[in-house]
Amino acid sequence: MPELPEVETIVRDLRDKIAGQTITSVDLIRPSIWRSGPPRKKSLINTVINAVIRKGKNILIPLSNNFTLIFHLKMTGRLTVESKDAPIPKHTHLIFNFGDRQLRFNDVRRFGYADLAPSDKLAEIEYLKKIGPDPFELSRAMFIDLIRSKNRMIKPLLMDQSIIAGIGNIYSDEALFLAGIHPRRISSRIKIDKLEKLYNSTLRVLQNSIKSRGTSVSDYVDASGQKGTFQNSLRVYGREGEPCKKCRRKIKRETIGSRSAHFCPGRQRLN
DNA sequence: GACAACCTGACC
DNA sequence: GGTCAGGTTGTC
Repeated sequence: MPELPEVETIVRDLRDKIAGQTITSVDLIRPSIWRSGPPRKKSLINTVINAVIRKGKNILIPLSNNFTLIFHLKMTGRLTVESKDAPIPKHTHLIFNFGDRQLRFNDVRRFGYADLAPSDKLAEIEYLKKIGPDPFELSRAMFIDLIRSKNRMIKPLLMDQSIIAGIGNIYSDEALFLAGIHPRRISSRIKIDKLEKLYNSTLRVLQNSIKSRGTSVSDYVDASGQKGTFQNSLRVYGREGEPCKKCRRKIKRETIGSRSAHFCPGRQRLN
């Protein structure tokens, strides 16, 4: 489900809603959702939410007891804050109570996970260690160097979380469209001026999506359970067969790196 | 690189 | 019945 803009929206929501609050009790409904096994309730109850941080698509929540809660939502995970009286939907795996409100972790497909680790040991966690920098943390020159130094198809490269974090299937398609780059182009052979465009379009599409509170194509909702609106601004993702908004040619969909890639055959050429 | 695996549900 | 899905990981 969520890529950088959706995770960022949820993180900002959670800062508003639960930062500074104390966990009063927890329901470990589905223990197997914990990546490293379920923690003792003792290590969660009566701790204060110190902060809510995004690292790539991971959500980190440092607690006052020097442990950090970690979430990855994968495709269909949701983190919402609701009244304890609101009906509990199917596939809710985890509930943290804060008095009369609760943080709920829900995930139909169960690809997502929760984890708990000592805050001073986060640097040793393999799946966090290999997360690269956010696009926002990269200068234009760093971004271009990073891409030209690899010899890979540009779309899968953009989605590689160890190179640049946060970009997934939707925003790689959208950024490549805006830059006029075919998703199969080999990164090292793309002209500098195209990569400058790609840098700008990547930042722009992510920022615009954050302003729209993310893209809801099926499951994604923010921490209040509301859909985003950036699906209304997509230029290519999910628009196979529809006319390109710039040249009216039909948007194509092809499988690239085992993911479906959407692009305009007129504006994004291989040669 | 391609593909299967992890799961459920929507859609054809 | 088969295909597809905002992700990641591990196997050829």
